[in-house]
Amino acid sequence: MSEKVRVRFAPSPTGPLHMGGVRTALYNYLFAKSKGGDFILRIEDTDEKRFVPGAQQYIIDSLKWCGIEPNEGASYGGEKGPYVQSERKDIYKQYADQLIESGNAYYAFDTADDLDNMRKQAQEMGLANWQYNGVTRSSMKNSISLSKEEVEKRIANGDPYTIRFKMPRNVDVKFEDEIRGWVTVNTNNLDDKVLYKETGMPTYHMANIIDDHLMEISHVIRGEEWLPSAPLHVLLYQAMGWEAPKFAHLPLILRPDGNGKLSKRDGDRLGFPVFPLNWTTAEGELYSGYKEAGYFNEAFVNMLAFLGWNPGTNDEIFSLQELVDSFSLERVGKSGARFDPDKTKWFNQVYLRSKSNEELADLIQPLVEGDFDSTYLAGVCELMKERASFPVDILNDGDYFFNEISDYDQKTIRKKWKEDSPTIMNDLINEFKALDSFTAADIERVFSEYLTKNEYGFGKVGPSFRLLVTGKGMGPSMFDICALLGKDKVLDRMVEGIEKVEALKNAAAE
RNA sequence: GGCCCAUUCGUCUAGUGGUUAGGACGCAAGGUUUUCAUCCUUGAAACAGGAGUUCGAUUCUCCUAUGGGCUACCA
Repeated sequence: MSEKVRVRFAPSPTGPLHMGGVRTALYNYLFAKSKGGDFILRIEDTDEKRFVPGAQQYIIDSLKWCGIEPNEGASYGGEKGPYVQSERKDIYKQYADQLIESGNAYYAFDTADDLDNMRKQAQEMGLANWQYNGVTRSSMKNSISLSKEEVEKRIANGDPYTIRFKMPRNVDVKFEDEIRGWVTVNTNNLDDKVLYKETGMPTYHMANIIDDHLMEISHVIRGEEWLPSAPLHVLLYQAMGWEAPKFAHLPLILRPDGNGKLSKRDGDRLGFPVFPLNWTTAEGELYSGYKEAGYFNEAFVNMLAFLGWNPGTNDEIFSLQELVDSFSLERVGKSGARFDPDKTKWFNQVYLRSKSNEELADLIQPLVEGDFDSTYLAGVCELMKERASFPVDILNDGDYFFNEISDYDQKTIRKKWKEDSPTIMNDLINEFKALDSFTAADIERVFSEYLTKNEYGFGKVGPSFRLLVTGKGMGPSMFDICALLGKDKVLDRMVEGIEKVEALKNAAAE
């Protein structure tokens, strides 16, 4: 059967989608596109308690920012919809009933408190985790232990119940994971999972396999946290008499420090975003996003793709389309990948440099206060982009292009501003004043001639010159900076700067 | 605790039954640069441990250790 590749990304709207989720979506998308298949977005909101308003839109916006456009799905429509599970509630019940009829599932009347007590008791007795399974279910209240009349009475009575899967005893469930190979689990280690909740909502396991079947999903690509429940899903497909899709369980993204998988709380604590976009909780707490932190979407996607996958070559810079062209599940790694903020920053730097001055100028335009034309901004970007990782670095490191000098670098004053510096700077001012044309070449020529004439080294004059014009001890070529700033501004700053720096020098001496 | 998955430089990773175990980030040194950054060159840095299979194992098998995940009427 040459069935069409159809994959889905199925997040639950319990909050903002974090980068691990984005990567899962990305791998699904890359796989689908590389196979000429479809990528479907399904919203799994079967947990009504954890539902967070706005989360679905956040997920859609995040994927969009990454360049991931579903072929079908929530907010996108399609023939296999609806794509939001709460809107499919009516679909699930009949399948649960079907499972009961075929003897693969049963009604359970035990309350959540009953179960809590069982678990607590087992723990107090020092036993292993208590499980609802083939050993214990006969001593619980369900349609297996209770008489048929009692069960019917309870249901007619409107007693709340759940529907549980009747896990068979001592069966080795085998399935082939596209990434890990054969995985075998004995059903004695599995419990009778709840398929259908008291509330009339299916659980993940139930809704998941029904939807994947109905939506004709060919490959289930999801995080490794789902590996332990994959055998249950395999059994469920069998019980339904459906062919199971292929499975691929992705390695997890781990925290850069300490232990465990990357979690929502890690980001702002460790100084990097965990989310694609900013997210503000109902309580007003802000989780920062890559977009707002100044990352390019291409860099974010590129970095994410390489967290657990590689093309097998030494190339690392890939556009989304290039990723599609070279992606394959076989090259996805098996082990968890520790997230590296430094490398992420490096990716951004690479993408920033690849932008034209004009593109960068457009990006920083909204961040600049004051009126600067785009040619000027492009000129600033030309000088600053080699030393920036983020667009905002251009503004911060090159603030002297936009503001008058308010601070003068203390270290440069201390080490380079000497007794004769004011005299030398005044000489330079006079030399510049005589210039009709104020290009970088002109400035450099005059500057060099002045040095030669007085037998000064560059180190004696240059740093002080830079200090007066930019307030800093380092930066791009002074001649380029001056040419961009213009003659008037440079001369003003030098004249003013001599006094201010002298004052600072004297103040420091006391 | 039980079950499942994993294990190559600090990190992301390539790789093979016989390799000087390769690349990238980061780090260090040198060069270029008035300075900083860029750029160039160089360097330090890894096959978790133990058995076995084999003429030979980083590569195959087993055990141990370590890490991770799951163990909810959450996904």
